[in-house]
Amino acid sequence: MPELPEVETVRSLLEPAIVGRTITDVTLGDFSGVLECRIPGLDPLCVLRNVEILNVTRRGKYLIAGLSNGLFLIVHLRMTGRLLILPADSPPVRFQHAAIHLSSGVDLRFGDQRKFGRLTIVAAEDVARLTNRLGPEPFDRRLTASVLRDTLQRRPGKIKNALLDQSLIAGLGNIYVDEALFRTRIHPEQASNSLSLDQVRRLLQAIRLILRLAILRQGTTFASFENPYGEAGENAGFLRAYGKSRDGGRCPRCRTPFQKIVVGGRGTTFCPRCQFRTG
DNA sequence: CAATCAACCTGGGTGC
DNA sequence: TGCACCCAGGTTGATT
Repeated sequence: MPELPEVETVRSLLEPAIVGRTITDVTLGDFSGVLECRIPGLDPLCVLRNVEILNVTRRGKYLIAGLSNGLFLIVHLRMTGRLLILPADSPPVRFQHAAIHLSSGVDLRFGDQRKFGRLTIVAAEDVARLTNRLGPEPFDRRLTASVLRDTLQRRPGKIKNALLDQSLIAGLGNIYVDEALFRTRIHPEQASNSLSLDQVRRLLQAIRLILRLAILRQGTTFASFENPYGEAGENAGFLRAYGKSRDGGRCPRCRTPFQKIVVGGRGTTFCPRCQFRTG
């Protein structure tokens, strides 16, 4: 489940391999709908051919490649999408839907078991629209604890749902939200508008620490994530709450068995003793 | 306007 | 061993 650290891992490894290269051609598999073009009347294959990749940035869980024709290629991995760097003559990867052939003789391959991920060609104003729709990056210095608290104050509902809402803060998914709430001992169902400034301060610190460490460890490989060179991330072994409710997993702080509930339609693991509602 | 939920998918796991 | 289910979750869009 690629969240911010996994997408950033992909971005940083992709950057040296594809920036400055020219797309010579694109080959699609059976699921050709994986590549879409938001600009009416333009064929996505023609748009990409003979175009240079100028840069690769990340916004939330989106990868954004700037192209020399003024357009952008936005990639979202959703749950099981993978981007791989391979020699052009290597066989298709599992669940491969697209192969982007580069002038350097390597391919950028996109595979996705569940066909949720997309490669989308958009104009600059669509990138701006996307960026405006998303909340601030967790590492944005302008995102102070008091700014985040104001955001959470205006929002009724549960804190876990607020943290998963990409329009409030961008890049968090189920894994890192459960981890951050566990670390700060906040109950996932606590009303988001009832958090104290001190709680929000600690929550924001925890989010940043957890994300930074996960990036250093090249992401969390829980089920299927791998980086563009097919390597798993190292962060799964450091998770303290997410996924631990199986097999009678216990809280590493107090040994109470973890509890599993559903919040906002997502499986949620928390310690019923350490994590409590306040206010 | 905001919260909720189905839909999109399919491999892997569970229960019978 | 086989089969029928159910679950995982990021985002969109319909509904309440």
